[in-house]
Amino acid sequence: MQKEYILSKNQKIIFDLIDKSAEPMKAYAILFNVQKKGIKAPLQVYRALDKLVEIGKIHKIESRNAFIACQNSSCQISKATAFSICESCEKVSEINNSKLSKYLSNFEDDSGMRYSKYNLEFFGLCKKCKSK
Amino acid sequence: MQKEYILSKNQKIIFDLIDKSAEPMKAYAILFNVQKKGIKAPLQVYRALDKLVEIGKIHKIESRNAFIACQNSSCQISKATAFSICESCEKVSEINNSKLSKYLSNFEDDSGMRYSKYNLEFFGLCKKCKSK
DNA sequence: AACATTATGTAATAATATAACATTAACAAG
DNA sequence: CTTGTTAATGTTATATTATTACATAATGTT
Repeated sequence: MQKEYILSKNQKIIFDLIDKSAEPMKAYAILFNVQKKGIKAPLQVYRALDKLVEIGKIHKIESRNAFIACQNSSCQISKATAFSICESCEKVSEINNSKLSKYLSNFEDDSGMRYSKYNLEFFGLCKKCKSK
Repeated sequence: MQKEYILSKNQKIIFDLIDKSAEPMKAYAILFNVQKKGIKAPLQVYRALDKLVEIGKIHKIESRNAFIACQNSSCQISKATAFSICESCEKVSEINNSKLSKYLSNFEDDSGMRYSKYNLEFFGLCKKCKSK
């Protein structure tokens, strides 16, 4: 389970926005949305995003420079993330598959090295887009 | 095996530079390096990078916005990439592990969906940095 | 030769992210 | 209950990464 963490004012505003969004949100889209709440500068957004990523409330989709709320209550604090990304409609879902996460968390490379963290992004066409 | 592909002038200049580099290179570092060869504008670099990524000669390390030459002669044209990244010295290596690539290429999510492409980035400390 | 495709050149600008500095809030230790 | 510490905020400026738009040249195909 995620450790409870009390969000600060800006962190809460920004998390709530991302959490309500159906799609991943980009930093400047977030900025635009929260300006009416008094968050005026990019840095305020990026600082909140950094913290939210750090505590595992959100994840960054690296290939898209966008952020989504964690959908996975047992997420290992952003240390082990996997996403499916539709290359047509850009829908992103967090993959919550214990076999996959076990496999990757225990993965050793050919030199025997283990890793403390990973991020995996799968690409393809979602059901909707495939049937079009 | 990678399909042979004749690189254009700019593509070749930029590929050679990346290929010789020990570390992943960022676009503007590349630009700086190739200015003496007549490549003056960011777009010239990005166009070459796009093409090189498309044909699998280089890969983008998404979490670092940087590019490395493909180390894997049997790489499936950039459709299936895995990297290890040292969070201390930023050394990046391409992981060439057939069990891993088989596992991920055949992965089905819980809805049964298959993916045509993936990118995986592992993070940790490399041997050198661990022993420090 | 005509056409299509790919690559190039150039300028401007958009989008993403951080540095530097000052201030305030939250919280633990004595 | 105040001192010291850490985390969060506010603000300005700037650095970094990437694309749009438009014009031209090179290459490959029929």
